[in-house]
Order: sequence, then structure tokens, then C-alpha cells
Amino acid sequence: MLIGEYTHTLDDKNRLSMPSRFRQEMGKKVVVTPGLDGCLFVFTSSQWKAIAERLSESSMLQSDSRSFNRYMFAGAVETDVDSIGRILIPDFLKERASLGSKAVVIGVQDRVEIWNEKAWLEYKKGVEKRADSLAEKLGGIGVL
Amino acid sequence: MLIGEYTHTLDDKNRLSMPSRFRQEMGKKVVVTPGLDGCLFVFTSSQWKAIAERLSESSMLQSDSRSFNRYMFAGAVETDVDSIGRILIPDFLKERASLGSKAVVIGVQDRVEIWNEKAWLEYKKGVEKRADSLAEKLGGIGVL
DNA sequence: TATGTAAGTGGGAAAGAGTGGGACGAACAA
DNA sequence: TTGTTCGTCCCACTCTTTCCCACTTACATA
Repeated sequence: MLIGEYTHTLDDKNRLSMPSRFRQEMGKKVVVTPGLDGCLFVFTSSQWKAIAERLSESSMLQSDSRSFNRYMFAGAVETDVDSIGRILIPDFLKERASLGSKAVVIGVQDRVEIWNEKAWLEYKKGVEKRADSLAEKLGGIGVL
Repeated sequence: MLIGEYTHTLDDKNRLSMPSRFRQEMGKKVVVTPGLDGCLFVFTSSQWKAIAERLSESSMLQSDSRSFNRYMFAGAVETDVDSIGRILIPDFLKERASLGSKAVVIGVQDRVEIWNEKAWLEYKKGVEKRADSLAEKLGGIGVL
């Protein structure tokens, strides 16, 4: 289970350390994709395979699924985790998530997300404020 | 799996480098065709065969599929990948996709697309805006 | 407090990828 | 037949990427 929040530096060579607690679960190869709400998603190879399969069920001839497929596939990168647990963030993904020299790496159950430092702070603040009402909303549909 | 986004130069001789990560999967011969949304498609020989077969199954009696077939077949070119991974883009395809001295090469699962730099930027921007709603529209993609 | 271990950061060297240019051969025109 | 042009193939240079190693900081333990 991937949990916790870590701030790591994204160095000149676009390398980003994964928290050591994540490494075993993440494996040696991961896929980084644009995520939702402005962050990046990091998937294990097997997770990614499952996603790709779902996506491929849609027809190339339909505009909407073409768009979304391009979004997910062209935006994705398979990258090795180096010998000391770092991954490479290509420039176009770095831009997409507005990453500077610091990035926040968070664990969300079974996936890892990478956030711009400020964006994460604000997002968190926003959620904290709404936490109570969110809880009720989710409670209403029987989550907890 | 072909994924990622790369910007390469299209030189004076209309040569375009394929990303090194694509080369093994692409093989030595590819078929370049006019694509959809203003880009070019690049298929492996075997994929092209499959596509051609599927297209030929569509009824010749329907005006629409006749048109589409003409669009795909007449504009298609088979071209070798040279010893260091470049392909030749004939002038008429270069024009069709409005390619300048820079072109964006993207991987979309099992096909490669070639885009005019600006056109890709704008297309991407447009899709990014709609990404969240597209994701919902296309239904739960499991992890997402 | 001192020492050892593990994690995060940074830099250097080697390998690989991308770009450009030149040479060779075929085709066409004079 | 000769000269020119166009296309293809091959080589070389340069820049980027990747791999490996070293340093530093933080934490834990004795």
C-alpha cells in the first residue's frame, strides 16, 4: 500500500527520487502519465497494461476516443527506476505538471502521484476545508 | 507499446528520425498515410495489411467508405527505415500535414503519428482542457 | 554523544541518439 | 556519350542521455 507525502528535488537532469518506502512495490519499470487535476500518475508496468487494454477497446475512428487515447499514450513514458530509486521525468511531462526544482510525491493507495509543490499545497488546503462536507457526501453513498 | 512524444527535425532531404524507442517495434519497412485530425499515420507493414483488409471489408457500395478508402490508399506510401532509424516523408504528405523543419512524433499504443509542431500543441491544449470530462464520458477506465 | 547505516543529491565518464554532410550510382537531358 | 541532377546510402560529429560512483544529511542505535 502506497501512502504518505514526500518532497523531493527534481535535479538538472530531470531525475526524481522515489520515496524508499515505495520502491519495492513500484518495481524496476514504471509508466508516468499525465494525471487528473494537474498532477502526474506513476503506474507499475502491470497496472499500465490493464489501462492500455481498456483504452484499446475504443475505436480509432471515433474522435473522442482518439483524443483521449492520444492524451494518455502520447503523454505516457515508460522509464526505468535507476539503481538508487530515481525515475526520469521527460520535459513535456515536467511542463504539463508545472514541476520546478521541487516536486511532491504522494502515495494514493495503489498509485503514486507527482505534484507541483504549490499546487499540492493549495489542493490540500482546498480539500481540508471541504473535508467535512466531502465526508458527508461520501457517507451518503455508503463509502465509510 | 508505442508511447511518448518526441520533437525531431525534418531535414532538407525530408528525412525524419524515429524515436529510438520505437525502432524495434516499427521494423525496417513502414507505411505512411494521411491520418485524421491533420496528422500522418505510420504503420508497420503487418499492421497496414490488417488495416487494409478491414477497410476492404467495408462495402464498396457505400459512398462514404469508398471515399475513405481512396483517402487512405491513394495517400499511402511504403518507405524503408534507414540504417539509423530515419524515414523519408514525400513532399505531398509533408504538405498534407503542413510539416515544417520540426515535426512531433508521438506513439499512440500501436501506431505512430506525425504532427506539425504547432498543430500538436494546440490539439494537446484542447484535449487537456477536456481530459477530465472525456475520462468520465468514456467511462471508468479502472484505475482512473 | 559518537558511530554506523540508509536515503537523497550531485557530478563525471561512457555510450547512444540525432543531425548534417558527402559520396556513389541511376536516370534524364543535351 | 557526356554532363547534370536527383535520390539513396553511409559516415562522422556533436549533443544528450544513461550509468556509475561519491558525498552529505538524517536517523537510529549503542
